[in-house]
Amino acid sequence: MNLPPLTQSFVLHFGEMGSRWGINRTVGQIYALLYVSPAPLCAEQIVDALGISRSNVSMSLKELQAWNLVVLRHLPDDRRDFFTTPDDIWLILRTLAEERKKREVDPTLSVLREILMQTPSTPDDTFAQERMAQMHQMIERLTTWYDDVKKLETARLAALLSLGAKVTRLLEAKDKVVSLTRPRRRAASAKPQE
Amino acid sequence: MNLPPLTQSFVLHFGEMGSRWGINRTVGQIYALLYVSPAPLCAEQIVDALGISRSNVSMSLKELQAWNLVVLRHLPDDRRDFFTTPDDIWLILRTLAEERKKREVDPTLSVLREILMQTPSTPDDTFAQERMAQMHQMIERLTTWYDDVKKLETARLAALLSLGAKVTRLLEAKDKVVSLTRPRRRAASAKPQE
DNA sequence: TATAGATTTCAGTAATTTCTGAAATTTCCG
DNA sequence: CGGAAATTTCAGAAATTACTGAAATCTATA
Repeated sequence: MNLPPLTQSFVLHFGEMGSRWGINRTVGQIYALLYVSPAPLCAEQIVDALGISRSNVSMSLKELQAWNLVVLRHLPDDRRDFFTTPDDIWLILRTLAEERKKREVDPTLSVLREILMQTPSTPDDTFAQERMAQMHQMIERLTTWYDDVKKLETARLAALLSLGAKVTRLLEAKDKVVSLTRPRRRAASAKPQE
Repeated sequence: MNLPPLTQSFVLHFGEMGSRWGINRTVGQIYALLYVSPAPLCAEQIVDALGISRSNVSMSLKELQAWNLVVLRHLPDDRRDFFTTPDDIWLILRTLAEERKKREVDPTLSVLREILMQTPSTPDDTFAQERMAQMHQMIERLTTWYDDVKKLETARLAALLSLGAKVTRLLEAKDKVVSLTRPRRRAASAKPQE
């Protein structure tokens, strides 16, 4: 591996983290390399930079394409494939979220749906099905929220992020407005009095 | 493996998903089993239910404890260890988020911080460092938001979730109020002119 | 402190995943 | 078409990870 020092640290780190992120070392390293490279790279350049086999690069690039984490580029009068990552880091985040959801959440959601349609045949399965229903409900809530949020343009998303928990203040404010507009019995929460 | 049908499907699914979730098959199966069991289980019961070795159960329970995903219980006049998952699914979600952040995000954040403190020695490293700064900034934003949100009580968190993208309406409303209260020059975005 | 039950450790084996080199395929151009 | 460059495929080797059985350790109590 022959890379400038900071780049090398970054690439090696991504390689090490790869397994925790559900990709392997090579895929992690290639992604890191493409992410910090000032220009798109072709397979042979990746081979030289990382010191791995050509076939490994080919397979790993396929993997990265399956994740939509990499974009294919062509230079004029050159029929080799060149690869980069998107410039926009927010787009990268969105892609990552989408792909991880697809791989890590959706299959479970669909298994849960299937199981919940069946009729339990033992008391233990009845209890189990109830627990699965709780899990299913939470995942549905999360994915609905996610589907909702991912529609936002980046600027709004960033605004939402930097707002953080302060949103609750808005929520409280809204609660007040609602309770002023349509007064009802006292809320069960906060102060028992007033 | 000898389990009622719905429980078995669930357990097998968690086993299969295990590798995608960064745990192994056994750990996934044990977690699933504990999650849907009406009462805490001891190691021997897990051995019987899943048909795996006692030592594997021991190691996998250790792993689950390291993830804080499992709680240890004791029955009166019985010195065996019994295990369950927390009842509260929201608590489970929080734990999962916390542990994944710890394992999958924090190490990268700290590596990025280290690299960003160094001085690049080549033009390519200069570019790379800029890219890393972008990544660092985004991760910081995300974790700040996360730290903020995780403080909320579950009820508020749920409210926030079900609000989804509708929060933007509140944001827009707030924008208006601000611009009315403290009028300034027009935003630089929209029209290039004026 | 002796002992029986419960749990953990760990070296070796099994299973799985990753990586390579060689061969096959595709693509473009003369 | 023929062939050179680029890419992909894939069987087997290498590396890693998961699992087991046996031995060691821990723990409560008699």
